[in-house]
Amino acid sequence: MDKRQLKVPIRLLIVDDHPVVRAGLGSMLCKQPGLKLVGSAAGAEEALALLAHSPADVVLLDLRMPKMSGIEALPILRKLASPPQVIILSSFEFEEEIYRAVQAGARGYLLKETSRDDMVAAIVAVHAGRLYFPPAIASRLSDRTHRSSLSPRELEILEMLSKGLTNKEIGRAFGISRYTVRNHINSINQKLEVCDRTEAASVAMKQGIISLSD
Amino acid sequence: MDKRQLKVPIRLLIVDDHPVVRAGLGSMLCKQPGLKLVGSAAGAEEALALLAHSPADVVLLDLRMPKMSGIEALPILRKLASPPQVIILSSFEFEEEIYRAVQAGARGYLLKETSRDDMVAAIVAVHAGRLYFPPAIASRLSDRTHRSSLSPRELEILEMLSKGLTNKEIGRAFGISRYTVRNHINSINQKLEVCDRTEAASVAMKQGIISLSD
DNA sequence: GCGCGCATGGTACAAATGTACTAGTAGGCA
DNA sequence: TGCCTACTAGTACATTTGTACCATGCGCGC
Repeated sequence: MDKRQLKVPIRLLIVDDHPVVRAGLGSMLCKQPGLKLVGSAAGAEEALALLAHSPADVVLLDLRMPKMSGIEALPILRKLASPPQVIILSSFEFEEEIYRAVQAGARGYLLKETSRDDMVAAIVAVHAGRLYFPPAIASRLSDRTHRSSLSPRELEILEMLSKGLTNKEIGRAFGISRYTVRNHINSINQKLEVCDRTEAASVAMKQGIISLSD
Repeated sequence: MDKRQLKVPIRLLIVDDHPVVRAGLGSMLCKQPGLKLVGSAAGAEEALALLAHSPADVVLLDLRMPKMSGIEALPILRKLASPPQVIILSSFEFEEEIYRAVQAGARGYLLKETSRDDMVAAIVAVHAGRLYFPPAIASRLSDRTHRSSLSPRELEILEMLSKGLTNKEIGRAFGISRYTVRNHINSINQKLEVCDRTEAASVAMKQGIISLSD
């Protein structure tokens, strides 16, 4: 096993829009025995172009990137002829993002504060077909499952509500009655286990259900 | 001027809790002519210890660190015998954080997606006594000044409100009347230019007035 | 078919929120 | 001294929100 890895190093591709992170990961990983950096890309499009002529076994993929996000890129990567294993790379941990990434087929999740040894461990684990999630993340994911997720309608309404719209205004925006809006909000509050719309908005932002930018 | 810089390189210290970022900045900057990396630290305490025996001209300081944050470390750095110029390093831009950092005496602000050339430019500018802020940040700061900031009481109340507490409950928590709480919330809404408590909570989180963690 | 979740619309009522005022105290500043 | 802001407390009233119900229709899975 060890000998195989020395002979055939794991081919790595780094995808992150921050030059600092690319340089950092590059210098941390390129000298590691058993690993071979085949390239680094600043965006998903560039990554796909690179993969076309120099395939990789494991892709370290930033979630938050301009243009195409990591979440959008994931399904495309997995449809390639020889799909690489994907490890998500993120500096912050919004529950919702992690959840979506796992749903989309990510095999591991690394925070940017991870040490080199843990990174190497994650890469090796994922390449071997195992999953790799830090304990903190893993426990959050299991927390999450017991709380039923919001329906599409509820999500729309949650977003409007966080912008300060009243039930009546939200109803008008969607062409439904304010009574219906109120019913939806009640069910949102129950699902999120909060006691009013204000707390619902803030919990939603903390968990990344509502985007912070906009 | 250029000759001086070649003779006496700018001494740099990097302070960031993420190994990736330290490695990245180190490899991006250590080979630059005119710059000399005197060390890198994972936390504010370590940085102070390092500075004691190897002084730096410019410190690249991460804002978000465990234990002592960049904001807390800034005033200490500025009280040193030969205070270094401080450039804040941050991956995300919460208005409130930037504002506090500037108040605390930061001379520049770099996002982690900055290119090497811009980083070098920032370091040189700050070492020469100038300020360096990316245009996006600078415009946000000036936006902010026209909006009067919240009073301590208003901040406390904003925080409680975002947790779903009612005016009555908030009043009980602070030992004041629910009428007073309502008055404070009205003035919060006016200052933040929002129309109700729910929107107030969400813009407060977006701007970093309320912390996301907790 | 039956149950279930989702979306819809409704009534009735209690509680909370927001608006428009007034008004006192305390501290900072010109 | 006078002015301003923060903090306090109140009244009166309209609006909004939340709770506790009920009911319909649709689609999906068993």
